[in-house]
Amino acid sequence: MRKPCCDKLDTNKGAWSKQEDQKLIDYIRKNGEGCWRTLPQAAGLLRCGKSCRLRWINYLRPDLKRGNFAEDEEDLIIKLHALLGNRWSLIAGRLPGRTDNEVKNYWNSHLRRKLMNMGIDPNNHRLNHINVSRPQTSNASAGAMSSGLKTHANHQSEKSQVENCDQVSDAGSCLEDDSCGLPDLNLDLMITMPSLNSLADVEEEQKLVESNTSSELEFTHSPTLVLFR
DNA sequence: AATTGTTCCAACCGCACGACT
DNA sequence: TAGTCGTGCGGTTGGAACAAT
Repeated sequence: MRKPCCDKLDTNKGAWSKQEDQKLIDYIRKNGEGCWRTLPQAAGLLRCGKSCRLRWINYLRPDLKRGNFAEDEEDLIIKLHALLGNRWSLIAGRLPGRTDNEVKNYWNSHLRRKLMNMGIDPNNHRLNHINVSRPQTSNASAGAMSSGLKTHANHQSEKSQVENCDQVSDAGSCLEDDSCGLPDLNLDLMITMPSLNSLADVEEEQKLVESNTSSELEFTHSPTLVLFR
């Protein structure tokens, strides 16, 4: 049994105050990142090391880009999600100034719904025949879809809906049949030379791609993934 | 103006993994 | 080899903000 990362009795929780932020910023400016476990005490913060790390990485780092996601960022997230799945840190690594938490939140609150409204299963990026055969008649249907799907109580129903989609999806055949009407996803793949965070990332992605050619991600049958070839 | 419902996001939690002893 | 530590990751939640009634 591991010890907790810090003595939870003596730590603050919840939102960070400006004073706390400033202490953290000042400390890291002086001493750099690292050794998160001892940082709180050294910086005079009543916070757990993990909490400090999260705060710094997600909100205080000077190189962060705040604000809305651009359209090309959205496209890239969708494409990378199709390739990598919920590997938010890898996806965020391709989006300069964005964090995994930010990308994850944006996916869950915007992009998932956007894909569903387009008739695409956000879990496997395949066309959902139910929605396609009942083309989005209006914003009303889209609205109906979006409303109520996101509450915590409704997470389960959303999940089961997606699972149902799996059973009827046959995106591969759809690809070959233009009559299915692929939604305009603007999926021209233009992944530029990655702003690589590390060599390890590259190696890992190469491994992924190599292994995917044979099994899990079916390049030849996925309407989205086929665009990566 | 008050109440209720919904959305969004900051933060927490538990787990996994690599490094080290 | 097993245990511990430090860190990173992804899933989940709490609550503030906003919208609808």
